Amino acid sequence: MAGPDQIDTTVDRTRPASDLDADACSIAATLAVIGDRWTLLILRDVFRGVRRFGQLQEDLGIAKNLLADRLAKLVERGVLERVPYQERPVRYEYRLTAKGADLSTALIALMGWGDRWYAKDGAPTVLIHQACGTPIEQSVRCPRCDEPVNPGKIKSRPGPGRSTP
Amino acid sequence: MAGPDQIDTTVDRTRPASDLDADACSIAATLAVIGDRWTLLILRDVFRGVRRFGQLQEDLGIAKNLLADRLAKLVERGVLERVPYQERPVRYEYRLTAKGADLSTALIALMGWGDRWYAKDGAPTVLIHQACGTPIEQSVRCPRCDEPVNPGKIKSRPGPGRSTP
DNA sequence: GGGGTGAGTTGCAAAAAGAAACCGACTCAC
DNA sequence: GTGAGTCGGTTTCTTTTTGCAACTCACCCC
Repeated sequence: MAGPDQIDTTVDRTRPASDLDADACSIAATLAVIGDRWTLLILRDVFRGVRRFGQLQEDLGIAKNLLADRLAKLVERGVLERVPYQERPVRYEYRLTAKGADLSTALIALMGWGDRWYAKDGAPTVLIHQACGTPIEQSVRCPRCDEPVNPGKIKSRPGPGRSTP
Repeated sequence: MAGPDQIDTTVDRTRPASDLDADACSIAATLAVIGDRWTLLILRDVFRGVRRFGQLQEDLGIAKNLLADRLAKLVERGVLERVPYQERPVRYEYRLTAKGADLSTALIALMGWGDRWYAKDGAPTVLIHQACGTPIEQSVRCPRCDEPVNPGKIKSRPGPGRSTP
């Protein structure tokens, strides 16, 4: 029986293993793109304005071969784009595409969790609304009821993209 | 200059490399706990109600030694707890602690990104508000202005937990 | 005693990560 | 136009991590 904190998915426990596949699970699909030891840290830096190879390498302490590899994959997958920021000599920087920028939600969520459970003296970094300086909040809401929904009140069900064999 | 999609952090570009450290960055702190190839998939399954060793192993296709190792670490770090679900023979299952359940925000965000960028025929799974059946929405809002804030309007600044040397 | 199940260990080969040296195009100071 | 320096990577080699298969252990049912 699902406890109060579990997302109740009793609806669909008839399906077997293949739920894992990227096709059938958007979490798996996402992790296939950003789910390794370095990629999210690279993206965090790009969000913060660190966009050049050398800066990233120094800031993260990542091996250069791995950084080169990860950046190439992120470009290939449309999360970053490699654009020249000067000619003579040509130098490139890595920018977020719209798809990359759309990961901010996830980064904010991960940061929030770290803040709540590991920042004993308060958050090391606070995200604020540029216009008014107020710390922002992330929430899960029901648009119909117009109220916040906590994890125990969420149910999942198969969506239109699910192939039902 | 930060483009419209970048979170502007020009405030604090004076600091050097060590921002990476888990102490100084809550994203790094979070990734230190859940940032490997399998952990988030394990947690996704636990959220969905898959809680036993054998079920997890079959559903994910993960090697048993890795599953044992990841579960032990998650228990050690207070994300899951191992509770007997029957005596004679004693069998255990893994449940989310409050800390683990609090990761739902992040899982929802990752799922949302996968839905938006990889689910060509629509989301494979839809999360709905249990009470009314409406699909839920996740948003970043400014509590003062009481309006949604998009990534380009977010600024970051050092918080109280930042050690400023 | 024999067979089955759940929840793991152990051992070993293959893949990925990490460190460090190397490379090539270019600039700038002299 | 030569030497030193920078940026953005490759190459090579060593160390960790994975992944797979076989094995164990406690218990249950017959």
